[in-house]
Amino acid sequence: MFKTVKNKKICEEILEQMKELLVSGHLTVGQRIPSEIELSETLGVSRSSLREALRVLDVLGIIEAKTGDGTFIKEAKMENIGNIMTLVALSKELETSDLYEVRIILESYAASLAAERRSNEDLAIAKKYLLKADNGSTGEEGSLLDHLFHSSVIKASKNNVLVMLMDMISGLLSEQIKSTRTLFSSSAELMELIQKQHWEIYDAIEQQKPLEAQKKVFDHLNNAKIIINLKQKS
Amino acid sequence: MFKTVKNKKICEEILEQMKELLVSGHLTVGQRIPSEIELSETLGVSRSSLREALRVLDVLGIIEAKTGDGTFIKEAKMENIGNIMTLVALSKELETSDLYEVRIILESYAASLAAERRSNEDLAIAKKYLLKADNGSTGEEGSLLDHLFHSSVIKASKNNVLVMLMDMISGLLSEQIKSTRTLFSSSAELMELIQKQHWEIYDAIEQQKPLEAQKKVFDHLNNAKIIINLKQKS
DNA sequence: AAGTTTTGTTTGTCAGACAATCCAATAAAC
DNA sequence: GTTTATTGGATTGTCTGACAAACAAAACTT
Repeated sequence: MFKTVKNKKICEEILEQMKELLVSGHLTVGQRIPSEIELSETLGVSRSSLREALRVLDVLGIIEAKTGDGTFIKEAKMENIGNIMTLVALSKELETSDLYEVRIILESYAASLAAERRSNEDLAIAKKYLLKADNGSTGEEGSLLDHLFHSSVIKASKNNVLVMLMDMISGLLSEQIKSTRTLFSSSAELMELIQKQHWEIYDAIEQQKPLEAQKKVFDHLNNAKIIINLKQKS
Repeated sequence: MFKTVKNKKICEEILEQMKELLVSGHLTVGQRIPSEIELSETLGVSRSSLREALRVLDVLGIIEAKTGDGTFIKEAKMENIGNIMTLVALSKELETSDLYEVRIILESYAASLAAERRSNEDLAIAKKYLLKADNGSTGEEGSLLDHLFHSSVIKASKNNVLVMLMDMISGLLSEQIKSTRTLFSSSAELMELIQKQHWEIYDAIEQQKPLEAQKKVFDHLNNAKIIINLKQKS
């Protein structure tokens, strides 16, 4: 019946104004915004309050402040967004199993898209990592190559939302993924199996077979999941 | 060969520390953090710098600052984050088509999980919205019921990661979804079709048929996508 | 004309101050 | 004894002023 009285902080009001200016197109990428002193006088607020608002936009990657030069509207990059999302996701209690479930579904779908949309360049990048891994890779290097291969597949999907979400989920699962990798690296057979599966995924994408690529990734990740569960129980 | 020297701002270093504390579980929801003065002395930074970091967490909904009381860890709600994410998405790197693509895959997968895991309570909630919509609903009310039904299906999946991601994506797509709904509401035939599809989805979940539920949602959302494209071209 | 220095501007950080607000302990009233 | 008022301390919100660091452009030197 009664609405809660909004006790908005100054910084939040500034953010709303900035948002409107961005939506309306009055602020475009690359443009320089007035100096902090000038803006604070225009808005009728202190420099501190204005800076708190600007800092938010800075962390979100919407603006870039250059010392001694000025502040400019920037194009937000995926990495930044993924970082922020990770931060937000941390304050929620997310089950690792739920995360892995979503990872499997998104990554296998990314593979199917990759099979449709991959460029020759995408293939070359993915192949490079696989060849390196073929020449024997252990420990951290192997773990890195594994991650790079999976990333290259996702990027080949050409869907930036997928890239962002997978960045985020990988970040949240990083500990689990690392321990998985070290678990695997203890067994030469498992390592060979993984590498074989990677090549099968690559082939499916190279030959532009979406459904096959999707299934290969799905099975690949599910394998890992099953093995983890087995090891944990034992 | 050489890496760019990172000239990290104090505020960003504080944010990283907070992130680690959240990851490690030293900070839990509801907990109170030290006062600004105390924290600034502990960290060896000025109160201003600390406040800039805290303000970022505040806007992201990770903490809540209460004047005269203190600052507390809060569970970030995705609804609020949607606001922030739209700000970020304004840089247009997130294509609407990419978002919709991911929405379809996640929501249809959520339906398959819902078919496996739904409780009777989940069913009752979903059914309630459908019955209301049956009794004729127009304009905003219909739009709301539509959203509520889709939400109830996702919640029935019992995967909080899915719930979170779909909240976020819905927030980013909110404008598009609204316009879609108003488009549809102009045609009684389309409205009936949508409602029929909703019931089919419900039945599949009620009868615990994962694959069917998944396909129904997939087709349902793809239908909407196709119709949007047609209307836009005409 | 080219290179160097200077100067002014802008962001980054700090310190201090005061108002607004809340919690709790204390005092007062019943 | 219980309830209500008052008070005081603590905390966040905001403002002001100051200085350092870094950059760009103007002024200067060669």
